[in-house]
Amino acid sequence: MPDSQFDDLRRLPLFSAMENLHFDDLIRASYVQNFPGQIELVAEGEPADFLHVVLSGSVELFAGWNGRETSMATVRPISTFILAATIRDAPYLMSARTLEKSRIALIPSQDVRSIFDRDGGFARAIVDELAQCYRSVVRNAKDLKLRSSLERLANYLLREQRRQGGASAFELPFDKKRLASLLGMTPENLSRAFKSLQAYGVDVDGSRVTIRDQADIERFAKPSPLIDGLPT
Amino acid sequence: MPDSQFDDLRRLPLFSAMENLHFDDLIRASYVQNFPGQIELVAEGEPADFLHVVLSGSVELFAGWNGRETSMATVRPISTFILAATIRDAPYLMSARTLEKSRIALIPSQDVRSIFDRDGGFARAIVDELAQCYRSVVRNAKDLKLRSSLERLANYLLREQRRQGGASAFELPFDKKRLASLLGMTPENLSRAFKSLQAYGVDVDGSRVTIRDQADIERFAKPSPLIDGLPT
DNA sequence: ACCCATCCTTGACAATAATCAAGGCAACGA
DNA sequence: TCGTTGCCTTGATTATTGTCAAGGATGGGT
Repeated sequence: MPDSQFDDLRRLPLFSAMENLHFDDLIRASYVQNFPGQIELVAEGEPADFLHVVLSGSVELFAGWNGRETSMATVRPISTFILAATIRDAPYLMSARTLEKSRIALIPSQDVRSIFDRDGGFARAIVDELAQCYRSVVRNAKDLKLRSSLERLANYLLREQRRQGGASAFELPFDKKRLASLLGMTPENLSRAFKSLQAYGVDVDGSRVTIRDQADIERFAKPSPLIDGLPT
Repeated sequence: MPDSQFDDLRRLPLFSAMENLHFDDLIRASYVQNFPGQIELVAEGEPADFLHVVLSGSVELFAGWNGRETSMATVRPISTFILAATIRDAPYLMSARTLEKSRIALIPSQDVRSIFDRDGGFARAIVDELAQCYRSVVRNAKDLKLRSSLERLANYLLREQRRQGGASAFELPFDKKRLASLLGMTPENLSRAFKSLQAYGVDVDGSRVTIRDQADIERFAKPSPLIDGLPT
């Protein structure tokens, strides 16, 4: 396989601290592939044969039960997904599909585990990434249990605004049906929630969101670093 | 400190694979303490100075926002909590309080991190534990997003039945107010939910639950290994 | 036995969210 | 231009869940 493809990988925090030899071992059996949008990459319940790394594009993690389906998270470059299943050699708990044309690296789980045992820098990076993932799911659970859907939307908008640089106007990164599912509500309710937020200085036109009154929406949303992450 | 106190620790999967020397290093600055019930051990937002291990009793993890509070999980012997905060040297995302008289080991986070780098067996055990924690929060999030409160209760009862050995009658491990919070509902609603489950062969008398018709409640609850864990 | 506290349950009601059924609107191709 | 399609919105209705207020039941403690 062409080495150049793996340059982005090498620069990932997850791989940057490991020895060259081990990195080479790791990617020997790996490959990078381009996928179109809306392709299911992994299905929940399957054995976790590969650690996946999103190099470009974006991937949605979702889960289903009893005929229902919900969006769990969005994975953006450059980060991994289903690391926990890889480490425990257990079935995936979530399915994954590309949201758009995406470049994905696939690294055999077995190699990840075996090199973990031989490379301290890699081990340290894995545990760091995993701890971060854990904390982000905990935050998500707090968001779900402590806030109403309107509050979740308000805080989501503030997070997204921050993620995109903090300007008062920004674009929603995916369609509203998906956003509704991510926030744990129906598309109909999301529509109404957007309308309710007008009263707090938020305007939506298509996928364009404008925060007319930052202080007002923040007063309503009450964002917390312990749920929404640090302002950094 | 008396070595004998740490025997239980040594046998924990988290510590059993590490070298004696490192284990000794780790517990040198650690201590074990007995707490009465209802004592707050850590508060969310505080720096994670110690990794906590529940040796006996039980601990509730909970979180608050905007005057509300919710129960996130129960930690039973012998396992750790707030491992992720320890690893990332970040503030706790959850508070913890003893549910009953409990024996807790406190291990300085700094030592956990430094020995992680020197002991491969320990590193492997940490990442394993953390991956398990991650998966359990993901399962919890799926439970919350994909199921109604009645379905959550039904599945909780089946999990608890299994955890206690599988007999058709068992005791709820804590009061109903706490259970309601854990399941993301109000105590009033929990009462009504229990009543609704009578139609599916579940009887409750105080904290004693009796499954009259196992097949019936399972047909309603539709437990899944990808949410409720494996039947093992 | 009595009081008292705690915990749980109930009922009436309100708020929140989901469902169902239309409809609007922009983009696209014929 | 016209139809079609997909996506989103709206309104009406129902379902689910939360809130408030009141009332058992239970188990101390005196």
